[in-house]
Amino acid sequence: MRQSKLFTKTERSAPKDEVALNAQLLTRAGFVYKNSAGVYSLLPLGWRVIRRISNIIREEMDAVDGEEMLMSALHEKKYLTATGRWDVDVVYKVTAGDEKEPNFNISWTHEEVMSEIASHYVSSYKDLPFAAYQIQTKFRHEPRAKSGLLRGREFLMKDLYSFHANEKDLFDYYARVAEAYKKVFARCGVKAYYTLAAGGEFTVSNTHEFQVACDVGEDTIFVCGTCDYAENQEISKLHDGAACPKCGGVVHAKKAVEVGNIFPLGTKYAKAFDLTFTNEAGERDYVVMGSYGIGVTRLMGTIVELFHDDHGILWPASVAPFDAHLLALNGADGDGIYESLRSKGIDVLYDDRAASAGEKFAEADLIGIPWRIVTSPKVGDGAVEVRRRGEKDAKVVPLDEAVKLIK
RNA sequence: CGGGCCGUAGUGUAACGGUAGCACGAGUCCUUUGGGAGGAUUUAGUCCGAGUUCAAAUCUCGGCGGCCCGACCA
Repeated sequence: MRQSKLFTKTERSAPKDEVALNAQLLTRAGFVYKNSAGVYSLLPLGWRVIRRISNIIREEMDAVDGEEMLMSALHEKKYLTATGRWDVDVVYKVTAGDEKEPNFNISWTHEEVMSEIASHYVSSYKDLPFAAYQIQTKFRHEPRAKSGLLRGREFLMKDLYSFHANEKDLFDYYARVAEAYKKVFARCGVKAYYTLAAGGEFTVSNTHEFQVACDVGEDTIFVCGTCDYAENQEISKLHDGAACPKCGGVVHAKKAVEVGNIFPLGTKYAKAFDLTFTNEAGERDYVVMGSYGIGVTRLMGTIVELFHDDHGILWPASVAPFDAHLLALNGADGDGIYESLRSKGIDVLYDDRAASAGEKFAEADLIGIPWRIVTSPKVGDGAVEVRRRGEKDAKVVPLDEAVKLIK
């Protein structure tokens, strides 16, 4: 993409009303635009990152036999009253026209809708198990939106639902999803601790969260320094310096961001929606469910909190908006290099604007694309200067060699 | 939802109750060209509504909006 065509611009100073680093950097660099407290639009650069993250998630969900779908976002009251979740205080309820009483809500979660859909298609044990997921916007009227993308009122979430004939099958699958989640977060460049936690509104039993150690996180977890075993403070009997219940190592308290969670739902929703099947003995039985979430936009914010320096963002290559940032300095023509890189399958942001070298460098650092490629009269024809974001030294190499470095 | 801070050009910041100013951005022209260039010129603002006052960005009240702490929560 030519930067001269990019409709967003970078800003020199951070917005005065944002304290959270992720919000400051993502706003300055033109990844997001805040429309209201906790409500962000994803601009072209930000949407590219979201797509990269989403595609990693898709690959790993598909690998555990998840079937991607997209559920409705407008839900009739009857769905939530069935489980007593209509009068939860984060629910946005909507009225239309001159209606006095809201009869719909905009989606804050999808267990109910998914359960009803499943009840229409499941009738025999032969229909089980299966799992379906979506990446969709969730709306929750948080009493206090905060920390930029880390706690919004509108956010993107991947939610996966699984349906099983019995608990054993659920927990076998639960373990598979846990492994898939570990891959997702590792591929996105973050270390997520698999953390024992409480279930909240979603389930009665204990669940697991994927927590990324980060000082701006809202949660406190106790993590074993030896084996990485972790528990959320809200249910833990551990304390800083305690012995790990698994391996006897020392646990430490860490602030953390919850980027994912997995819930063994059991039959709670199946009972509310009469989601039953005929088992091998010919008897009616309730379907056993699990649900599994990843906060997609929250993950983007967390990545920025983790990977930045004084100049801007340092995107992990797997989620960066582009593979390389080509800067044409001091009147140099970068068109040929741009086309050449693109023909090699490299996703390039090409700064073809008539701006000063200093401005281009500063913006490139702020945006944080992993590789910077410079062409200029100083570098000369037949070569480019390559620098990895975050590293001090650049080197001048033939274009072919730059391509090899990037790929 | 309790408590605190705050709301001035697109952005960031000034202005004792008394002329709304500066920087960046944006437009035009010239000169520049390896870490957010220089000069000239133009552009654009007091969140909304009441009140006090000769006079309100400034004081008071109400509303709306934002951030932070707490409670709550993916």
